[in-house]
Amino acid sequence: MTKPAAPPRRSDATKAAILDAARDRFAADGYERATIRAIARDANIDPSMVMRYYGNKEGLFVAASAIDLRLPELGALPGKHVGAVLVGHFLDRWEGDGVLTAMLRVGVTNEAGAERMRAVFAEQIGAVTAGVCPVPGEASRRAALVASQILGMALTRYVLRFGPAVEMSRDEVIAWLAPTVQRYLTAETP
Amino acid sequence: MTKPAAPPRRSDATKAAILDAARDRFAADGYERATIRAIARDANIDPSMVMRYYGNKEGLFVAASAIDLRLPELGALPGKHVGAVLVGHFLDRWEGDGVLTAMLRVGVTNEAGAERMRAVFAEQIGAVTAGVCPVPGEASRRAALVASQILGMALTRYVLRFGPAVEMSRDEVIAWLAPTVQRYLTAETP
DNA sequence: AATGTAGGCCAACGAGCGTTGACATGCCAG
DNA sequence: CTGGCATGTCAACGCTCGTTGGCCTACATT
Repeated sequence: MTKPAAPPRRSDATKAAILDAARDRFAADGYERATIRAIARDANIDPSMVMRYYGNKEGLFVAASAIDLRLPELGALPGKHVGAVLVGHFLDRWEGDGVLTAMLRVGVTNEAGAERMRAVFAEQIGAVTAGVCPVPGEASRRAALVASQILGMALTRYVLRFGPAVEMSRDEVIAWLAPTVQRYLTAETP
Repeated sequence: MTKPAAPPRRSDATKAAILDAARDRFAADGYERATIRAIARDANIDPSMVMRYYGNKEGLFVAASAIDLRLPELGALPGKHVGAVLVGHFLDRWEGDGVLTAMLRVGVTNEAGAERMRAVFAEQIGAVTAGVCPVPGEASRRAALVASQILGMALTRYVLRFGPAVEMSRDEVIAWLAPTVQRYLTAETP
């Protein structure tokens, strides 16, 4: 049993509204400037409700940033296209909602957020690289290289909003980044 | 005359101490959590002195992040090694002092900081790409691609401190990233 | 119908922030 | 010696924040 019998509570809707508002605010403002008062206002409830359900601001952040990158199984597809698939997946994931932007914004200014990012990327990208990396002991290093390029594009495109990075189409981004990621994943150590 | 006769003031040392402390704090904490009071304490003066010399917090940040990437003239060296030279230069620049880390931290959470980063990278990297990019109208896009990889590595290595990214040596980082940057700069459009 | 409890609001707290203006001290020109 | 300006300190302001505890309401169980 993964769920130990969950009776649907009347407050579930409220909790979800708080989480939605929190994700938006954290993504837009980062940890410090995203205030509990503003989040509560967005969710149309009192700030004290946030405390009741999530304990404190950090608890709210932890709950709001439970992240699953939802990386696809790459073992099944031709190894040559792993880079393109991975880049495309991340673009979709990043544009889907504000969770990843929030994680990036908070990870930069908050140590707990940074720790969260380290864990998410090490585990989830690491799992992928372990399957395709030609050098067994180097999977985590390859994962870091892939993360550097993907997070760098996310940073310039979705956070800093460099004009040229924003104006590139999805296909153009994939065309440029896929060979880079492919090389980081599958090339021999230089 | 670039300097209209500057008599050395006794307060120059204090101003410099404030700027040093500000850079450290902005780099370590980001814009919101770097307080004027803490900066003043580091510089061993009263917070009101910061206001006197820099007007307000944003003025202090602007003064503390007057950035010159000091990119070398790349025209003189063989085109094949432009990528490696550029990556190496940025690693030096990033490890030299906290200015770039501060700029990155602040740029992520503060719109004025983001604007500053856009300007710095567009002008200074753009100037380099304009000289080596094979497609005339694409220099700014190439600059954005280069920035995405370089900022991504800076993010994972110096801000988020991913284990594997931190443990790589300078030469290893260059060996992996140089071909990427080289391709972004000089390859034909894919 | 009575009652316990979960859901929600309101007012207030203590702390820290950026910022201000009045006041003390030292230096140099006249 | 004296005045004025640069340098620096001190105490306070108004504000916003995270957080707390008391109180009200409505539903579900008995």
